[in-house]
Amino acid sequence: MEKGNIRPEILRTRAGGQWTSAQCIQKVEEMISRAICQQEDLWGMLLIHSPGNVPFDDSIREANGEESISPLLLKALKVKLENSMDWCHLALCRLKEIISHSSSFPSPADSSEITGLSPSPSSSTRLKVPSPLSALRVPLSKEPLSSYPFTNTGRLQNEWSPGSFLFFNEASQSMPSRAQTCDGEQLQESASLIVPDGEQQQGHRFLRLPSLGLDSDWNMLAEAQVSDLPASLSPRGAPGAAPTEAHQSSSSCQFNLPDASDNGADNEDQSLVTKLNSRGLRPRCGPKRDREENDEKNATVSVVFQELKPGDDTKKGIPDDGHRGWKKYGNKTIQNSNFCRGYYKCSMKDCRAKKMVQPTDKNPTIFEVTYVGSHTCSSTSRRRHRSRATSKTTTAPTNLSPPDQDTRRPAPPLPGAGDILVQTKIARLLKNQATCSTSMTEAAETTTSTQPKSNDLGSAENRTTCEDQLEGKSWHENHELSDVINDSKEVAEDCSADQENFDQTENLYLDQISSRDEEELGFHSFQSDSLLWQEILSSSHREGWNDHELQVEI
DNA sequence: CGAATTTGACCGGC
DNA sequence: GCCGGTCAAATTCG
Repeated sequence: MEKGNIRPEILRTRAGGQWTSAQCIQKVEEMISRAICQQEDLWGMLLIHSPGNVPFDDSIREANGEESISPLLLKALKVKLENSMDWCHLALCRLKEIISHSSSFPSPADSSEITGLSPSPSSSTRLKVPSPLSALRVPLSKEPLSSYPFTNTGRLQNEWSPGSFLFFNEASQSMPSRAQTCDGEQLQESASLIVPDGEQQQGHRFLRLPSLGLDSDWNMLAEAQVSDLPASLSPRGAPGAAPTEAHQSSSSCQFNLPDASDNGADNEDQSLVTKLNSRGLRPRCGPKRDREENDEKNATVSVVFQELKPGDDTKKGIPDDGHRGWKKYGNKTIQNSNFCRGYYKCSMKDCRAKKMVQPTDKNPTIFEVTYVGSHTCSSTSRRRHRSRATSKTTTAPTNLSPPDQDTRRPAPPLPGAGDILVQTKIARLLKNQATCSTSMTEAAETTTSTQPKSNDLGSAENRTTCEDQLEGKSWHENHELSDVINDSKEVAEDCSADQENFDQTENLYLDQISSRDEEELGFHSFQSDSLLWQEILSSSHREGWNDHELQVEI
């Protein structure tokens, strides 16, 4: 990472605040910390609802009129939450490392005079605190649940109130590792404690999960134009260059993903960057384009992997995502790809939703489908179409989804303006930096034997207010997971030159994953994890959003 | 014959 | 000059 040429400058965001890069970094830190706190909440809720645990055992739940959550889902949630927490810690670690290596960045503690920013728990004091993972995991297998720092409402008790977790400022203290907190055996024990093997899914219930409540923060960050960041951190353009388009919105922001130029294997990252940066996602000049500019510059990009299924229209040769109105308008051979990319747009009048479909090199029956922009055609017409956009779901654990349940979902209302794209990209940026850093701290290096698997950083915001709220949220969540899928693949490619190993990962997914083999599989289980996440959310339950909280119907 | 698809030129970013 | 996204004429399909 470049050092020394960083000039902290006053930035003006669309939100009206003036930010420096250091303030942005501080905000990211704060937000990740808050995300971790929320994850801890979720962790507690998972434990509380785990079958067989005293005092929150089944009888008490039944007495409270509650039903049990599927043990398998609980197990999967637990594993994924662990991974997500790990990724947040990695992101924090990496962010702190960046700061510590950039003398031009004032430390967060020095930048307390931030206009328009809420006080950060880190702004006045920097405390070394025990890893939440340590606090949570060790008691998981060693102590009764009654000693857990959570109430039975899922809220942390006072000593663990949200915001109490502060990140580490010193690199030497930076990485709370899973290895330090709970070894694999303990985790295995924990898992078996929570989820007895062979238990079947039971009933339906609503589980209210707390929102991360980071909407405004993410929006501010996404809209902030940080001209004094080094290239690897800047959301736009050439190294050290200011954003070239002052009107960039959160969703048209361009990204320099870390190490893209240094890592020849990072084709997918680069590809996504190209997509994001390409003129195709930006309006050409001209009256019509001017008129549409506001819409298009807010277009979001989501990538999903879809499998060509026997029921799909074989004449078209692409997976059916449920929307019948796609009109092909182009076809292009893509460099370093064995297959052409097809360009489709919604045939509905004035609807500018687009998608690009390209078979993956490794498996031509798996298509990378890039959705660009949101449907502006009527929701009524779209509602007739059903989506089953996801990948390789047929190999997922069958007991996650009742065989007679209609798992087809409403047509995807593509992500709208100001959506999660930037949030996801920031998470990716942080994650990739954390993953690819060659100068991770010693503490971080101790985690390499227990690689974190996924990151679900940018989640749980209420963004939709229209009639499609519920299904829309599901779609957003799905697309977020799609990004995680991409992240997983990219990280796997970034961090391993072993192509054979990567192939094994794909094959592994085809056979579905054994989550407890993840530690041996390292980064390659990222993809499997993410796909399992998607599977869980797409086929085993329905989720919706209400009052900034996620409702999961299992 | 109209709709859908294909194809190559064109364009702008890099 | 390369690359990828878009346009629109040409072609194919039903």
